[in-house]
Amino acid sequence: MKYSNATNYALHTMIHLMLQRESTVGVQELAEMQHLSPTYLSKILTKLTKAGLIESTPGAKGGYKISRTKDEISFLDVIHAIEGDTNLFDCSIHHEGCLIENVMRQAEENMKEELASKLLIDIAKEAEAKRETGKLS
Amino acid sequence: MKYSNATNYALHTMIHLMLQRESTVGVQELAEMQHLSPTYLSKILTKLTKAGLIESTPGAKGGYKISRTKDEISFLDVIHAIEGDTNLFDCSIHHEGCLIENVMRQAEENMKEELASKLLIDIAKEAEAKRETGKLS
DNA sequence: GATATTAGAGACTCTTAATGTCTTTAATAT
DNA sequence: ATATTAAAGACATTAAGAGTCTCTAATATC
Ligand code: SF4
Ligand code: SF4
Repeated sequence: MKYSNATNYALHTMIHLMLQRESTVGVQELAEMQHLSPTYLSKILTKLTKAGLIESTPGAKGGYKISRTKDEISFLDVIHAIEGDTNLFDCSIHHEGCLIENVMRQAEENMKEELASKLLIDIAKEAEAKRETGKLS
Repeated sequence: MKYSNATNYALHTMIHLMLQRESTVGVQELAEMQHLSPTYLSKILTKLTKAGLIESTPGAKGGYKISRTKDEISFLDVIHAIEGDTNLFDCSIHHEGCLIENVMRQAEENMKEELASKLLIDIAKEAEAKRETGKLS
């Protein structure tokens, strides 16, 4: 019952890309920044690409950058791209109008609302303002 | 990123015990009701006991019943007893005043507030009213 | 067009946590 | 004493996450 490390890496990567919006950044640089192997991070980046949150260009001088079409990206968008759209509580039986599910779903919904209201760009700018780039603290 | 099955079993068990408040119920009956092995459910019940949510009496005519001292038990209480008190998002680094953690913690807090506000007894009574005991639907 | 560079895909291994079983021990009522 | 029941612990199984390695495809540059 914990968000995967991949989600953490994805969030850091996205915020970094937010602050580099003009230029493309290679997986090499992104991996070094987080002390990860490039091939592993590559899988995470591919998920983000498929979700339309970032754009990738292969070949020399290629790399990743924030999606042109999707400028307002929330925390929930990133989490959803990595974790998929499964529910926290997912009883396999699904009795019609289950009271337990109702409670759990509502609770999860409250969390998601909060995550959807927080935009990466705001956090990125706040972090930049603090001028301790890389630590986001 | 999902609540464990054990949490599901625990919730069902607790609601069942809520509706049997007078008498003690053995693990045998509780296990059959959910089609589980008694030994496995036993572990879950032990967790609930240690958390003070239910009381156990060994020996003949023994079994489990809702705690006398803790009458207002919330969904969060049960989840906490089973899943422990770990955070959904738990970066191992913990930079001081981390902005990402702030967002994630707040979101999780919103969920927990909802779960803490829902009492088992209310759901149990509602289920009983619907008269489809066992299905809670 | 050849070459260097970079993303993407897939097979594979390793680690960890959840799930579940079996056996033994301790407590209690009758 | 005996039957009954919870508790504890060792153990096996399964599933998911984390991570590596290799090969392929696309692109810029020369
Ligand atoms: S009542 Fe709800 S949680 Fe319980 S088994 Fe039916 S669907 Fe699942
Ligand atoms: S900035 Fe926050 S999330 Fe990122 S490494 Fe530091 S503590 Fe962890």
